[in-house]
Amino acid sequence: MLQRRIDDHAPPSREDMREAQEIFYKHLKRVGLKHTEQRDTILRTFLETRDHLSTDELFRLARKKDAKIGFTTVYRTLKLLAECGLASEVAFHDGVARYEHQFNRRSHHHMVCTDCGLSVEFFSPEVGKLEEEIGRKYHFDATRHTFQIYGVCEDCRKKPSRKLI
Amino acid sequence: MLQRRIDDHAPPSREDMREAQEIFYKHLKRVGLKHTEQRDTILRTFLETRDHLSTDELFRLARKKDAKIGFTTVYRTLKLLAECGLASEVAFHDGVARYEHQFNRRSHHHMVCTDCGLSVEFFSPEVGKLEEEIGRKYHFDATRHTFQIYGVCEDCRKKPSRKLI
DNA sequence: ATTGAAAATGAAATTCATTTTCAATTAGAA
DNA sequence: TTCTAATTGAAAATGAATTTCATTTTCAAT
Ligand SMILES: [Mn+2]
Ligand SMILES: [Mn+2]
Ligand SMILES: [Zn+2]
Ligand SMILES: [Zn+2]
Repeated sequence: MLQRRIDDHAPPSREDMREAQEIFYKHLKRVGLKHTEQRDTILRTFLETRDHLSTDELFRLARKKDAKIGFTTVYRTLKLLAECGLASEVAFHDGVARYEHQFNRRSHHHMVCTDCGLSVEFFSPEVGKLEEEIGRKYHFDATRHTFQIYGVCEDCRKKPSRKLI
Repeated sequence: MLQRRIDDHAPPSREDMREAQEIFYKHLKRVGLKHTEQRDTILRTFLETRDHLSTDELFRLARKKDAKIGFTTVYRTLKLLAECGLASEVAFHDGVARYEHQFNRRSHHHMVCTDCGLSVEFFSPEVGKLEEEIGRKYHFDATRHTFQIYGVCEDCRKKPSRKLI
């Protein structure tokens, strides 16, 4: 899925990779699961991109590193990564669940073009404050929120046709 | 789906109902569709509740008024109602698409309990301003946004178990 | 190094909300 | 009333998400 980045970053350093792996292994140990080559490959593949990937997209990328990795393993590993905070689901409402890695990343939100699917990341600390404030007001223990803006990007406004979302 | 209302309202008056129907009929005529008894029943059923209904939930309610109404017709009618602004989809991320009616209602957002599914409505004009502001900044023609807060409600914090979402 | 129990894997099957198909029925303009 | 295009709803299809299960692998205890 197309993306335009606001805070472009280099790919993760070897040190970053090791640190993220450690978080993952700690989590696996904590819940009584085992360390495997596949889980390693999937985590590495996931960290290498800042894209918002569907399970199938990550599966295809991981398969380039290990041709016999299975879709099911990618699916299950994404759940594990979400459990330990290395991944989070991001719903663009395009019919598939997407994930992005959360290792050393600032919290951000997305604006999505309903025509071409382009997503733009933006920062808006006010939204986090609203979560806290409204949770308090209605006596919720607020743990997370979703905020997305939908519209038509500059390029698509110039084109004639329309599709998607 | 359970809901706690902030701005409780009486059921729609006969006059409200007529006004909403007129909006619907105008839309049908505009796109070359016909006025049917089923569509009428579905609209009335939909307006009578302020709940956030899945297609299946609305189908079950509508069937009480007309036992031989079909699921497919409810499904299609919801799309039509969304087209003319009388309904909007609200994604609680519980695995089904939900709709709420937008006739004579203030724009609002939702806080959802991830344990029991309770949803609380709240008003936050700041969020609408953010949409406008960020759209402008990144040259999007922003048309809508989604904002939800997830957490655990007061009642569920007291209970021991956990489930859902 | 060997063993064995528990976990992991991945292909295949299943689930389930959503969407499409299609033959019979109905609306409504002329 | 007639005719055409739209509607209906049961059934089938779709497709992402999830589960099943036979086989393989991990890893802690010998
Ligand atoms: Mn992002
Ligand atoms: Mn609402
Ligand atoms: Zn675009
Ligand atoms: Zn609750």
